[in-house]
Amino acid sequence: MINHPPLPHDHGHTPQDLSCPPAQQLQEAADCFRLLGDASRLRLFCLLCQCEECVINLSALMGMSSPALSHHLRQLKSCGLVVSRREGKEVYYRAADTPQARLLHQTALQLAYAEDGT
Amino acid sequence: MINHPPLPHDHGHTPQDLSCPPAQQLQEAADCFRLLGDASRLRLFCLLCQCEECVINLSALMGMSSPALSHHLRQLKSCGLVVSRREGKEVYYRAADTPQARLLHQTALQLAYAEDGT
DNA sequence: ACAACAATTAAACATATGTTTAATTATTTG
DNA sequence: CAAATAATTAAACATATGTTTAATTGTTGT
Repeated sequence: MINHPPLPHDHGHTPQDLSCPPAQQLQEAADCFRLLGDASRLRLFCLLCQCEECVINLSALMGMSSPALSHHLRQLKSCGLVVSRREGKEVYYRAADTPQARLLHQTALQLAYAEDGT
Repeated sequence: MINHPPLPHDHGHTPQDLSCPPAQQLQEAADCFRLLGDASRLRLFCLLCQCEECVINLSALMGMSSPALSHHLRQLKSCGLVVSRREGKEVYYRAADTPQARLLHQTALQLAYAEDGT
């Protein structure tokens, strides 16, 4: 709980304690949201939640160049949303098997399909 | 379900049908994520999920100028995540009472506090 | 009508971001 | 070892974004 300083105006309907995640955790949550805030990357993430694929096939599926895709994959990986493994010449990517990844995937689907998610 | 064209490589472990929300709905979901992809805006949204406040008080709570705040509020409003009402000289903002807003708030808290959200 | 306060808008600016093109690294195969 | 394929990295570019400052609009009270 965060106890905020006195406010310029007192309208009598603001709780003295407003809970808010600490700055660092808030930033990490924001980083996850930001990654999925690009339609291409969100679609990529959704694909990677359903299959494991090499970069060339992902390029074809996404209609996007390999370098562009590599860039997005690295970002998703840096936040722990996807993982990769090399097999011969190819590197396979898939969504990470973590609570965060599952949560964000479900949230994305619920947002897109407008199902009630409460 | 989306039936994708043949891929450059056949590794034998990719489903022929990969479901993905239609472009427009995907874009709307991405827009919501993008809005919460900024730490300041995410914190603002969390505050507005707990109280209704005027811009000056939100400025004080956020440690941010009124114009900067107005800018963020307009974006959150344009996506339907917050609503406003004027009362005299002041305009009060609060989180929208919609499934999307509730879903995103819960997701943000779960991400930040690292609770298992599956 | 005028002054004071609240909020928004507009312009300007620096920074961040997504994509392209070209170059580089890694791995397999002839 | 050289050629071919897969992936990444680097440089360059245009565009988008967050914030500041200054100007404008809206509302209340004298």
